Amino acid sequence: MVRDKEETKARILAAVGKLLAESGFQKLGVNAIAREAGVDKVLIYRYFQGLPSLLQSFGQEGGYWTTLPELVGDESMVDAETLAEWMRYLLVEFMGDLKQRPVTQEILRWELLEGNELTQELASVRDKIALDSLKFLEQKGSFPEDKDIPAISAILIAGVVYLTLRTKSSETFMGLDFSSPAGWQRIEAAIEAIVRSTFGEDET
Amino acid sequence: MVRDKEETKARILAAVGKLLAESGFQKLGVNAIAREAGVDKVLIYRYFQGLPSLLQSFGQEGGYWTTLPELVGDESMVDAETLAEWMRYLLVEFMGDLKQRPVTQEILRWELLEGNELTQELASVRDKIALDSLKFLEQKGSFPEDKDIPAISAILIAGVVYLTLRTKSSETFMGLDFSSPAGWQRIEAAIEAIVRSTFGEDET
DNA sequence: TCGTTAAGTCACCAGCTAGTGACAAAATAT
DNA sequence: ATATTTTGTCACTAGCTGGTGACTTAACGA
Repeated sequence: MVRDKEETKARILAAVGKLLAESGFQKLGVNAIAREAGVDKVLIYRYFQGLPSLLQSFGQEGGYWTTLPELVGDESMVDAETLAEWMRYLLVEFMGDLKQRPVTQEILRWELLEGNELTQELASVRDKIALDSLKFLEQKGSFPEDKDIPAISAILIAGVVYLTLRTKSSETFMGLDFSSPAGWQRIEAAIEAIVRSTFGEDET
Repeated sequence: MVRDKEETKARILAAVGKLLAESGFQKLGVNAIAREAGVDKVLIYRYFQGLPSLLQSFGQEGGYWTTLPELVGDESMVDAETLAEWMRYLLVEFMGDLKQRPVTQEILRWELLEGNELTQELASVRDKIALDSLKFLEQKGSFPEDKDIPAISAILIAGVVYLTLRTKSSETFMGLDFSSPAGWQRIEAAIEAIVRSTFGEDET
């Protein structure tokens, strides 16, 4: 038996991530984590002082929210010039990114049910990134004064998040079918239509 | 001790509704329901054959989704003529209605985590109502061919639902503050702006 | 080589859950 | 009035949960 505190801690944290991605936070208990990590649960208390602190450590690992630079990548490679084009691009990229992040999805589901210190902390990190994106957009094409861009963005992002979270448990919403790419393409097209007409097609 | 089977059943169903509204479906167990109803839990098994069947009975009571006529009321009293005006009206009314329906909110949260037979059944009822609303809208002002109205509606409704569900556990989203009516008014204004520009302000 | 510290194991506790069998008592039919 | 069915009460089981104290054993420094 090799004894290595740091590796054990890493295995525990990895077990949290795996359980979270697989079965959500509902089945996330001390016993289940210890079982998954192949570790005695007493070590969770010794190394992390219980579940809340463990989750906080897990949260501090970060990487659950995609930052703006990660989402954009090489800016010169993006085919977008106007505010509307950039907005469409960011929304569609955000949606595609979120679909591939089961842990992030679970955190968002979590936020919807409980207001932990953990979820609130994670939410504030996410909010900062969102506000960064708004600043980035404003720099790309200054906001029209008669439109409340943050509020409009909030609705669109909220819609994207909700549709994404839904697809785990249900394949349809309002008659749309999300089991095939066709459904998602309709959503992408709708996003484009909304953004285009709301922010005009003229100003570069 | 008065013995009345029907009243006991009614008390059990009422307890389900109360617990659901207060603390969500997570704490919805046989023991808790029996305790809340002031009834022995064995009666739940006798009268409803366990929790799943009980919840199905609860679901069949209905009234969790506001139908289109309920939402519109007296049509001639509504100050809306164009497609955009009707759409704005329905979205805003839907949002206000949902905010006042804790049980409906819990069912929507439920859908997001588990795909029960119950939640799927309730979801299909809801979808029918949503499609009715789309038909109603189409009759009010026929849909432009170049826009995918169902998809656009889906995003907007999803956004409204998500923002509403969030406010139970968190007061802010993307820098917006939902603890006061001001935040919600910004959302309403944003809905109006989106709908207006997406469906034009001209055609009556 | 020996003693101390740290890592890991095991057995247990209290409290909760879903579910059941046996019984008491009220309502109802005979 | 008596027998039967139904409604409600009680006590219990098995299995899970979070949490802790006592123990063994490996690692490491003197």
